[in-house]
Amino acid sequence: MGNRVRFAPSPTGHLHIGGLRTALFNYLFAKKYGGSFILRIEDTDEERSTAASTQAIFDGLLWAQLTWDEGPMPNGEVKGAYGPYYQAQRAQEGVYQKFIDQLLAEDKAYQCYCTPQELEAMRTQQQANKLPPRYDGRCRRLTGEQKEAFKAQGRKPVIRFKMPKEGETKFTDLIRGEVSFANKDLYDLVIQKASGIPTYNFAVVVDDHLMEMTHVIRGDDHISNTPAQIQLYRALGWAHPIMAHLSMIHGPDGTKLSKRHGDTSVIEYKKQGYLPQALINYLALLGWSTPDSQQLFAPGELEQKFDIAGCQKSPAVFDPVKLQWMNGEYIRGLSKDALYEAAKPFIDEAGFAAGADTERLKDIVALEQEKYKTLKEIPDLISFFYADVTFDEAAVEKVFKQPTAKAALEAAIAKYEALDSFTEQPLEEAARAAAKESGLKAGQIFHPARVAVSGRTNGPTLFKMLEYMGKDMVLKRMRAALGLTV
RNA sequence: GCCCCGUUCGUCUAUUGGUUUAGGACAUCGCCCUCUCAAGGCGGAAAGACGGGUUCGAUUCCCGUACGGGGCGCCA
Repeated sequence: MGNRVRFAPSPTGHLHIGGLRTALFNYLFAKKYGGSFILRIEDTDEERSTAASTQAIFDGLLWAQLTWDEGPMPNGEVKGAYGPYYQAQRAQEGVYQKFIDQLLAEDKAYQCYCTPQELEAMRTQQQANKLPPRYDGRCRRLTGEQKEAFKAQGRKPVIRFKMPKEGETKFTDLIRGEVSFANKDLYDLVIQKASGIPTYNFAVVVDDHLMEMTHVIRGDDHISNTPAQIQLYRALGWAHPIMAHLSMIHGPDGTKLSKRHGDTSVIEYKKQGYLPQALINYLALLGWSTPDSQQLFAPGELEQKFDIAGCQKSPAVFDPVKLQWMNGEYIRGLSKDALYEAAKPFIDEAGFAAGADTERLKDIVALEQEKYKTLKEIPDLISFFYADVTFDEAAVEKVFKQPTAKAALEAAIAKYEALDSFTEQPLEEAARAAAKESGLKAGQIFHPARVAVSGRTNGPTLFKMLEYMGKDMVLKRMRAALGLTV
């Protein structure tokens, strides 16, 4: 029987980088040991859960190619025998109710009639007295009459779990080792809201047990929930899964990565021109490493080399610059066709290459392959092959204002007019010959030629660029540029 | 305030008591290559928070301090 791990996001916003990394580590753990990776949607927050967010989770995971073995599918179907995989649906089907009833019957839980206002007042009071803000258990011993009185007022109770007050709760975390909490610091947490919907802490426990999870791998922002959850497992008579708490991802200021640090939405990285393989590779290295500190992983290699023992206890700062470098590495590794496919949406969006010859476009895109850091920058770097030349002022100033520029262009034009084979090598030979005959250095011809046809000083290798542009366009642009020289 | 956790180059990290002049990667600086920009090659600068122990020997083990983070909801 293989391991069973899950990614259990709440659909209350976009899928963010931190969530994707948690999903990734679970996915890798499952793949490494031949287990199952399960997706469960924790939509017990009736206020904030949305279908659009669920869709965003699907989109993000699918884009990143983290496919799940069990869980809800985007087309509405369900994969796996432990469903449903939406907690709201499970609640509706009464999955949690019987365990609530069980705890109530065993006197391990009780009704609490406190209103949100009363609880708020209590917390304020406690904080004023420099006490930790925690529910004080006042409803533990409500008499029958008191309950009736509350009901008569129309109050709906929540169900609270009777947390042990003495001793301590310990567990062995796969990443952090022994962790222990004093039970006196725990409190009677709500396990069912007045609406009848279970709270997160209760639903996770029930579902992780019912879905037979062997390991719970999640962010360490959950570490302080763990002792309470372990008490719940015990009260229900269940063994808890093995816990592993991943360190958080931080922004440059050292706090948990969030919107104010810039893009945190996974789909935003797609829009910005990142390759999913690059993002995944980068994310894997945030808080995890191999003993030899390997940086780049071939397809399938991460699944093979991942090891929970290589996980870091301390948080990792997200570095967009390194991600860019890595994205560039992956872009460079693409075949000509794959690069074109990846770049296509961005080129289409720019619009200038509509109806262009595909094979020629592929060649043009591949021309500057080693330069791209993101797919998004491709259109701008190749636009002059299709759109009119826009002259960069600094380039005009620097190159065309040279006294030799005009003569250089004239010499190049003369040679190129006579050239039949308009391909890289003859083009270069002709340019060099033009330089020699007019007493110029090769560079004094090359630079004006480059600016004349592209408007920029930076660009692809010159003669390939001329070849792909073709004789007509090159001559037309060179003649036009004559007017810009002194 | 209380609880939990963490602390190696600017950043991600290797190191599990001696093999270490603490290694790699990004970024940075220099050189080379070169028709530009990149890419690539070579090289440089750059780190064990602090204070106590334990030990023949601590980055590595223990304690304390400092700093940082996370949590303390009828949110997840």
